[in-house]
Amino acid sequence: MSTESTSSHSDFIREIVAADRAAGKHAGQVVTRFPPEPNGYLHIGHAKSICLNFGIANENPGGICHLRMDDTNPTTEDPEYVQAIQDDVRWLGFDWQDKLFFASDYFERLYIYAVTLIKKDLAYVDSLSADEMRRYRGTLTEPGQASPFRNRSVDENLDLFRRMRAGEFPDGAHVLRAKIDMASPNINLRDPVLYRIRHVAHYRTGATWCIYPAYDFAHPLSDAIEGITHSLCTLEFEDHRPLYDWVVERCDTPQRPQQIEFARLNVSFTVMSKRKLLDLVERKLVDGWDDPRLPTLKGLKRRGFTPEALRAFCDAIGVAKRDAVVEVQLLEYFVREDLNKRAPRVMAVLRPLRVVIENYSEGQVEPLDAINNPEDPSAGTRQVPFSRTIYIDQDDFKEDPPKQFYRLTVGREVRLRYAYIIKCIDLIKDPVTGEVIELRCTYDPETRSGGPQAQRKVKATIHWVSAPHALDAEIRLYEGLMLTDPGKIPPDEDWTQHLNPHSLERLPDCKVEPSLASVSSGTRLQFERVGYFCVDPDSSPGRLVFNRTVTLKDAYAKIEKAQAPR
RNA sequence: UGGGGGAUCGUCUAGCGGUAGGACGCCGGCCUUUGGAGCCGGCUACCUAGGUUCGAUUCCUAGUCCCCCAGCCA
Repeated sequence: MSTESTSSHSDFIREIVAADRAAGKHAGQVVTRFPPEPNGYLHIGHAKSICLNFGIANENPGGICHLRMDDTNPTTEDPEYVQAIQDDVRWLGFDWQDKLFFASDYFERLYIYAVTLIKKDLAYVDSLSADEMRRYRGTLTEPGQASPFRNRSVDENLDLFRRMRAGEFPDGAHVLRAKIDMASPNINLRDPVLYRIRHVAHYRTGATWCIYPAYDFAHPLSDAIEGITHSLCTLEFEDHRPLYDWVVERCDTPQRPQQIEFARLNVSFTVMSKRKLLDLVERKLVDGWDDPRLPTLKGLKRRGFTPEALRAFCDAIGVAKRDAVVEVQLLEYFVREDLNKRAPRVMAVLRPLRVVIENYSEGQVEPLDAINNPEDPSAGTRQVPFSRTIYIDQDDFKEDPPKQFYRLTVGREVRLRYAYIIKCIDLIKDPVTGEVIELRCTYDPETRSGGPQAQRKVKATIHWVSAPHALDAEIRLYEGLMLTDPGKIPPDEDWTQHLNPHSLERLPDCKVEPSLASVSSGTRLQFERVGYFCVDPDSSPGRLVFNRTVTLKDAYAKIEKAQAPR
């Protein structure tokens, strides 16, 4: 496996794994697993878990990481998600070889384990309603009470459980429960439900089953069946661990996996809960699971994030047990770092302002050499056409420039990247709106790149596109979807009120250089001085569409912000 | 306040008894035909109080604060 898929740092889990190997535990084997439930799309929080589980497997000789669909609840699961999960894990850069598993494939074995438990008088069929069961469970401070059905005979339990499977009872009539301790201070041990009746077809097993195993039963046994050595999960399962161990022990499985918990990833201003993501998609607050504003892997991909950047991010955030909220800026840092090295530079004008260079001959066109990537000489050069009429960005001209604005204004010179130094001599306004609609400039022929005066210093260099050669494009700018940190929104509040109304801005009339005529979907580019962009799947040769992945760091924006009257 | 966890720069994270390191961020400077990139410098942290020790972020005790658990979800 490539070195990118392993971590450069250690953490408490890797230390445990290393110590276990050294001690010869699990016969020195390392088998991990990534166990998503196929009821939604993977997001960056899953990426942390994927990188951890596959990373650890890759780092240990002979190690392997299984991909397992934890599909024990037929009401929410769908093959659409199964496919998407596989695509996403692969896209992130990981390989489960032939170890793709489904908890639903273990239903028969799980059933047999349940029967074993019943025979040992460690499980019983309870006929309390869900409501009654809740009351019998007690509270955090008071012990629970035994169900009146807790002492059914083994034979009666066996019979009832068999008939549950046979479909003789309606949903909710009975459940199979572990017989542990109704007075346990750990509520998870107060006779947890092992099986429930659900007359619902499963997307894989169809109508074969009408009883389905609960997570606390299916998960440890699935791990054991697959020979998992280290079962990594998030903190909220910490007090399920005694139950996990109980199941594995009582079922006497050949393998005893070890559950280790770590803190889930939170990213500031980022919606991570499956429920909320589903909400956004279903209420059409965003445009599907791959909306570039979403932290789903599909969304991040469409936005232009690279798997390499995501992996570097996951490596940098570390693995620990304390609750943490990572700032989005760290994520952005890693995309910039990655794209800076690999994204070809091109020129694009987002909000065009027409510029006529009066002393440049009408009809003349010069092909100018432009560097594709200053960070990577092997990327070579290309030619961009220059002519009398060009577009520059409206941001690069100010009629009344504030202090520290180095760009164009009437009477000032500026360099056109890869071309000439021009001087603005006049401007034309719309007689009605008063808006500046055209700049009149002159150029200095001596200052062409490579020319005698090419080294002349001017305060700024701006990007441009030749008007007659420009390609039309739509450019989509994204900002954070949330105005508030999701973790800081009171639960009684409607969290969608904190959605950023400006999270998407479509610029339909952009101009890009002609070299982009046939870019294919997914291509990542840097628009010089603006940011990193990615060709959207909506794009076609006649209608280019770009997504802004992330802006470039912008020193002037900072000054502007500091000067802004507030 | 029943149980289970956790507290180190603004944010992540390292430190495993020898005197707090890294990254992001922020501030300043250099450089620059991207106000990009790069480079240099700076910034700020051990939850509190006791104790053990020559020495404690690390060990002990007592507090404080935060998170999780009362689904037939995972």
